[in-house]
Amino acid sequence: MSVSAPPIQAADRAPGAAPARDDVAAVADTLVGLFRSFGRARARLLAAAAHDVEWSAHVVLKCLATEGPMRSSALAECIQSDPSTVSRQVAALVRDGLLERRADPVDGRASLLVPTDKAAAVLAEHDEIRLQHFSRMLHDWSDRDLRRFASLLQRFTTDFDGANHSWLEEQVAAAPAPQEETS
Amino acid sequence: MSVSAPPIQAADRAPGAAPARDDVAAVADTLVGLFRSFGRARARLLAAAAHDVEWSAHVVLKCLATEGPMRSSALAECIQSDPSTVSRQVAALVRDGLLERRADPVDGRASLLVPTDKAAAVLAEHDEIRLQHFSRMLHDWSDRDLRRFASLLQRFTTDFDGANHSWLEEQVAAAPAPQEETS
DNA sequence: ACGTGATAGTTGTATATAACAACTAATTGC
DNA sequence: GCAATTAGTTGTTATATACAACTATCACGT
Repeated sequence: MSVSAPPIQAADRAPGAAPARDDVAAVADTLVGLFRSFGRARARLLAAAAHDVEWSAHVVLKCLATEGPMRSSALAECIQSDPSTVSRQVAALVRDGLLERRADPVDGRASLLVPTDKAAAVLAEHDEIRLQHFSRMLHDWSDRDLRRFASLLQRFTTDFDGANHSWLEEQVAAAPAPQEETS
Repeated sequence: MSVSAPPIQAADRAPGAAPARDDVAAVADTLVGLFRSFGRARARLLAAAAHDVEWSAHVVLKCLATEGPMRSSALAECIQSDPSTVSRQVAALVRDGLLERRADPVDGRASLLVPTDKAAAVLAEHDEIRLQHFSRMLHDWSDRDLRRFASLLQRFTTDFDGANHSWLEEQVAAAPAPQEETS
């Protein structure tokens, strides 16, 4: 095992200086804790007030609202989920009148998913509720800290996603091409 | 519905000034995105290298390692999970030789849960892997930004937990005492 | 214009996680 | 020592998700 500290350096760090290992660890630890809290709070954050739309549905609707109508496969990619998962979520949302399937005129297999007005209303309500929760949570933050945090968090999220993508690609690359019979 | 902005103000904000609603929204949105990414990465972050110990097991072991041996009920409270859930997790960990049940001398019903050496090793490995992931992710952050982010994230997590606790208490308080028959 | 192969989406099945409720066993109080 | 309490476990259920098998449609080449 024995893994030594990686030899990477930020631009403003003297070569050889400690790469702030403690801070990295702090971020990692804190994030794990936050993740768990968030998981527990997740349902409450939404379900409490708008119990007819679940968390995962929110993600779907948000994506469609932001990116506009798209087909199921595109949606799956957008929310980085399996087509089968998305299919079921969409089915539920259609059943509940939050999504409409509109046949794609140029492809009989596909259909475009269009949020209904009800969906927009539900989303708006969710967003408002969430904003209130967060406002309360952050009420004693200074504007400066809050802005800083928002920006750093955004940056971190980007890096996090990026790292995950690279990781996935490495895995794919490392997978030694599932050899079939060469006969 | 129509919810107006809450009348809360931070100390350094002029009364009446906008409470940085955009920044709050940015934090909320980003965090939701990060949460989803984290969820997807979670398994990979651990399972890739140490596939014999799952995420939830990690949480259990971490708690016991940090707080010392405790009984199942205390553990459940520590990781804010249901006793039944914990019971199963513990059973699995005992089966896999990561935990030992040590009979509580003063209470035959309870047993103290003690991590084994193997558990410590696994935890250390996890931590190291995670640290490496995060180091790679954050390799081009300046020390200053990283430190700032670590500290803001910690503060945020604290506030987040706090808000959740208050919320829970409110709910309990609001629950109108499940009236039994007064006969 | 028809058949073969690719593609869009659905459904079947399986896993991880976790909660509520019902139960068992051991303890404490009287 | 029996009743009420408490510690923990097991039964059942629900969400979220993925892989694999399947169906329906399209697109291309002859």
